[in-house]
Parts: sequence; structure tokens; C-alpha cells
Amino acid sequence: MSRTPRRRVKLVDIATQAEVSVATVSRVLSKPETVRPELRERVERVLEKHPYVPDGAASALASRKTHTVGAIVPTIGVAIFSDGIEALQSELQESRCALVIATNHNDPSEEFDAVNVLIRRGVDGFVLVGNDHLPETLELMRQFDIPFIKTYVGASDDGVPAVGFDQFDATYELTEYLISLDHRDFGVIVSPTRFNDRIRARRDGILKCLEDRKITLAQSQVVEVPYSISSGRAALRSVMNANPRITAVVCTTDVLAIGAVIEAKALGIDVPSRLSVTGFDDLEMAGQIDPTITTVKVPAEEIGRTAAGYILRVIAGESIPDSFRTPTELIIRNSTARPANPRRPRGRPRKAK
Amino acid sequence: MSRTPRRRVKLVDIATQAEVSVATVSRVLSKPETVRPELRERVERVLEKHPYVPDGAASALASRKTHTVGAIVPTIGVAIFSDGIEALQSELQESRCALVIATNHNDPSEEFDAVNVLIRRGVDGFVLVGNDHLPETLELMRQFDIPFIKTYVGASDDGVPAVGFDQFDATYELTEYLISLDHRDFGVIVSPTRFNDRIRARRDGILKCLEDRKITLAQSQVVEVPYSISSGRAALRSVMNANPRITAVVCTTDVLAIGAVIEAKALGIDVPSRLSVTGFDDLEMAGQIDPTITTVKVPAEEIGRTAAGYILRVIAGESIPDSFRTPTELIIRNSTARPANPRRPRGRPRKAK
DNA sequence: AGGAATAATGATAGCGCTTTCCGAATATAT
DNA sequence: ATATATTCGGAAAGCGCTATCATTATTCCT
Repeated sequence: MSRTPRRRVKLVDIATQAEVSVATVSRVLSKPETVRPELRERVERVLEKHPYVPDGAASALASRKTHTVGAIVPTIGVAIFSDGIEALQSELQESRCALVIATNHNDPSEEFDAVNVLIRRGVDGFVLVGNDHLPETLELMRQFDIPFIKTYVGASDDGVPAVGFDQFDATYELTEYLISLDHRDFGVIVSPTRFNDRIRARRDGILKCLEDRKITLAQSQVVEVPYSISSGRAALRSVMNANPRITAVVCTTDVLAIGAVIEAKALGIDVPSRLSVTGFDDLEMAGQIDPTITTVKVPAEEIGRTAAGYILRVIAGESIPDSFRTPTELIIRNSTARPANPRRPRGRPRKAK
Repeated sequence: MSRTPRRRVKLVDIATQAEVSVATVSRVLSKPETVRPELRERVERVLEKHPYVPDGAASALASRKTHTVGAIVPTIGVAIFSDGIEALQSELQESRCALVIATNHNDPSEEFDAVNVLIRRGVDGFVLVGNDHLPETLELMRQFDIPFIKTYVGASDDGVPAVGFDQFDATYELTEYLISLDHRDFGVIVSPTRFNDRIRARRDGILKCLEDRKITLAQSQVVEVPYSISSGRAALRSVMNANPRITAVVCTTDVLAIGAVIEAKALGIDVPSRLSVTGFDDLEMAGQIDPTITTVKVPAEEIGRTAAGYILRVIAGESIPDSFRTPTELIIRNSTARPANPRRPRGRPRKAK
């Protein structure tokens, strides 16, 4: 068996072996159809014998293509993002494209830095999350002529291609469903909105729907808490203590809803007969916990997969539609029901959905 | 405000502006201390005025350093990995180093491909997961002289630096605790072991401990099922149906344990009075679900953080210890207790832990 | 103060590949 | 058969930076 060559084998070595020019080898590798079969085979035979791995840096320098896309997400440890990244990565890998990941912890200025680092590293395109970005960030990417798309939003507010869904519409619809059940007294538990347009949109969808139905909320009926089960528990307690009449609690994420359901049980408040609770995301747990939680399914995997195809096409210079909608789905489970004593039992129930 | 220059500004532009050579600008950027303050400032002033972002491909080609590390994990969507990646990424970013991620879905040959792609892309080092790797994979990395470390294992079986903990020891200890509680009839629910040395080690730790205490298991007392809550539920049902005498069920991951606990409740089997259940990983849910679940805390975040420092040091050519242990912790909660009717109530209880 | 040692700067040769550009070879038309 | 179009392969010019080396400016001795 041949011994480890001290020097990395390069194009010129293959060319010499095959008695052709480096240009030909390069062509065999990138556009095989342009070289006569006879020659091509000769080169391929040599290639098979030698463990040739092209030097990405050199080819990037010469061709201005890195075959890499950069993704900047708020955080990796949140299911809807890790699932999305997973799909994005798999799909990209399929096209022999690498994925570089950076996190911004929901901080636009961290995002700017990340974009900087990634541009320097060399990426052919960017996948961002959400609509909130520093103008400098966008300017920077445009300046370097690097295409980018937004994800987890239904449409961008500035013409940038987007793949995702409308967070506002989704919670608006969810809230409508609750109202159709005759709920009139609501609590709203919101995950952190700072630098997070998606959560703000979810919250606003809830609030707007309520407002449209002339349902008012006291200050204490809407709380914003950290993203964790235990925060959900604490939030439920405080909301219910302050407003015992509440019959429905809407949470902006399943993690919070899970906490709310657990705490309700601990407090002896039966869900759903005494209190309805809803989440958002559709984590596996939401469908397994008792009671199972009514929620909105976020198509994270589809977003990632679609985003991969999208950005690849933009990079290839193909034109693409401005936005791709990955539909959400309202999943009704056992954590929601009609309130025991509806405040206005008169209204004919609207059909659910 | 200045308009987008069509051409990317490069080193020579800065040099011209500052009336110095490109070499000097390069030095100001990489080893500022070697250039006279006066000149340095002149260059820095120019740098501030112009949005210069170095070309990574060019510098990689010239210096043979990419300032990038590649991580290959089984999957991103599993909490202990996403948490680890998150920490790894943050730490790396701190050192202005990018992280490229690939997944192998627990398949060694996918891992080989990923290593290939990443070598081509150019990475200065690799972070792998676990001990199971194709010899070709290791050979390839060695051939290209790229350092790598293993994570989530206590020590590598081949001298490669490792950061993590001993999975076998951790479950051995956990099982010992259960035995000290006087459990003698066990069920074991195992997540998929195919191509997964860590889960095999967890399983073997349990089995070996039982064997050492002369506790035998029937075929039906050990089941291997997919990684999901619902599989955990199904597994608990089948294990308990086949062996009603079982008083303790050990699961190789919290996800399975959560399913087991949920199913036990659904079946009317009280946990922990009638049945003890344990998990592994310490997900937030394990500490919130009722009953809270006894588990082993996996220091994922610490592993990621440490791995970053480790690989950075290897890349820098510093020598490092062969393995770094990030300790696990047995977390005793409410899902475990002494069995109602211990088979051998004689033995003085060993002290827990 | 003069020469040696030292520090700072500039010129420049690559790094390994892609991609014109151009001549040679082959195919097509007249 | 000759002229023209077409295809194919090779030579070579970079891509933008780093690093070596030569050169010049500076400091330190005696």
C-alpha cells in the first residue's frame, strides 16, 4: 500500500500523470462534457488512482465561488431553528455545498459582525432569520454583492425574498378559534420580544384579534417572560392570580405553554375544563403531555429545505418569486375547550376554524 | 454618503491610499506590533475610512490557514448536540473563527464524505462526536495533516484527544443507585445503538452493573426503540406487559424516559411508588414534568466550550492533554424511590450516591 | 563618531486553481 | 479540394493575500 505522500497532490500532478495540461484536468472536473471522451477517461483513470482533493481556497480565489452558504440564526438550541438548520444543511450538502453557521442571540449588531466574518470567510449567499436587520447589515451584503434571503417570515417588508409564513396571521387565526369557543377572558404569555420581530408578530396577531372583537386586556393579562418551561409556570401563576376570571391563556411558544399546563395542574386548575391553553411551534412534547396542547405547527423542516433550494437558485442567478409560503397548521388538541360558564353564552358558536 | 464602489476594495487600494506597501498593510492587520506607530496609525486611518474586508480565500491560499473549524455531529436537532454546537460556535466566534457544520446521521460513511467536503472547503481542524469512525476517515484527516478531537466520550480508544465523559461509567453509577434502593427487577429502554458508540456505552454500563450484581435480564426486559417520546411510551408498555414484576426502568435518554413516565401514568402505574424511571441528559423537561425525572446531567455546553479551546490549541500547535473530563452529575428527582415490596428486603440500604 | 547589530519597510515570488485567449485539429460547406 | 466554421486543448495571466528576502532606517556599542 502506498505511503502517505508528504505533499498534497494537486492539479498539476494529475495533469502530469495523465499527460495533459492542468486546464484539461480542471475541465474534466468542472465541465466534463467539454472534453473529448478519450482524454476525459485518461484523466479520470489517473484521478481514481490518486487521492485528489481540490483546494477550495485556490478555486475560490480564482473563481470567486466558495460553494458555501452562511446562515445566521438567533440560537441553535431552539427546536424550530435546529430543525430548520438540520434540513438546510442536509439539502445544501446534497448539492455539495457547505453551511457555515453563526448565531446572533437575537442581537442585530451581533448579526452585523457575523455577516462581516462570513463575508470575509467567503460565502456565496446568506440565509437570515426574521425581518429585523440593521440597515448596515443589508448594505454590507449588497455592497459585496452577496444574495440573501429571509426565513421564518411570510414576506419581507423590503422586497428581499422570504420563505416562511406569516406569524401574525397564524396567531390571529388561533385566537379566533379560541373566541369561537366563546372565550372572552384572556391571558397572554409572551416570550422575549426584544429584537425578535417574529415573536412580536405572534403577540400582535393575538392582540389585534382580541381588539377586533372588542375584547380588552388589562395590563396584568399580558406578560413577557424568558423562554423556558419554568418561566411559563411562573407566568401562568401570575396571570391567573391577577385575573382569576381568565378562561384562556395564549402562549407564543409551546415551551411556555408546556410550563403553563404543568403549573395549572399543580395549581389544581383543570385544563381544559376550567382553563384553555395554547402554544405555538408544535414540539413533540406538545402532543404527548397530558393534556395534549393545542398549537400551531411551524414547518421548520420545510422552511430549511425550501430555503436551501431558494438560496441556491439565487446564487445561480435564477430569478425566484419574492416569497414562498410554507403553510402552518392549527392543531387542535385537548388543552382547549369551551369555557365552563361563558360570559356571553348567548352568541351562536362560530364554527371552529 | 459615498456610493457603493463597484469593485471590492483590497489590500493594494489601502496601501496606495496610505502610501505604503501592501506588505505593511498586511502587517498592520496581522502583527501590528511590528510596525512603527506612526506608520501604523496612517494605515489605520485609511482603514477606518474604507470598508475593507480581507479576502479569506486569498489569505487562506497564501497562508494555508482558514480560521475555520469543521464539526461533524450525528444530528443538530437533538438537544445535547445543539447545545454543544451552540457553545462551540460562540466560543469559536470569540476567536474570530468560523464553524462549519456537517451532519452524518450516525452513519460513518456519511461522515467520511463530510470530512472530504470539509477538507476541500478548507478547515484547520475537526471536532468529531464519539469514538466510532471509519479508519479511512482518520487516515484522510491525517494525510492532510488536519488535527481533530473527539467529543462526548471520556477518552478515545486510539490516542486522539477527547473531551467529554465516560458514558459507561455514568450509567453504571446510575444503575448502582437504583440497586442501592433495592430494585432487583429492571427494564431497560435503549435508543438506537446502530453506529452509536455512546448509546452502546450507556446501555453496556447498565447491563454490566446489573450483571456484576448477579441480576439477570430476560430478552424482553431490554428493548431498543427509536428516539422519540412516543417510542418511549410504547416501549414502557411492552416492557411492563412482558414483565409485570419490574420495579425500575432505565432509559438511555430523557426523551425516552419522558415517554415512559407519561405512559406509566396513562397505564395507572404510579411513578415512583410502583415503578421507578430514570433518564439521561437532563433536559429542562425532565425537571419540570410530573414526576420530575431522575437523570444524569450531560454537560453539553461545557463540552462544546471546552472543545473549542481544545481544537484551537491543537491548531496553534500547542500540546494538550489526551483527554479532558467534563463531569456528569447524577440528579436524583421524584421518579425514583424504593420499590414497594423489595424482593430482598433484607439488605441494609446502601447510601444513595 | 563610526561601524555593527537591530528593527522596520518594500519588492516580489508564489499559494493552486480557473479562465480567458489562441492555435491546432476536426468537421462542414462550397 | 479549398475555404470556412467549429471544437478542443494548452499556455499563461491572474485571483488577493502572505511571507521571504533584500534593503534601508535606526539604535547601540566601543
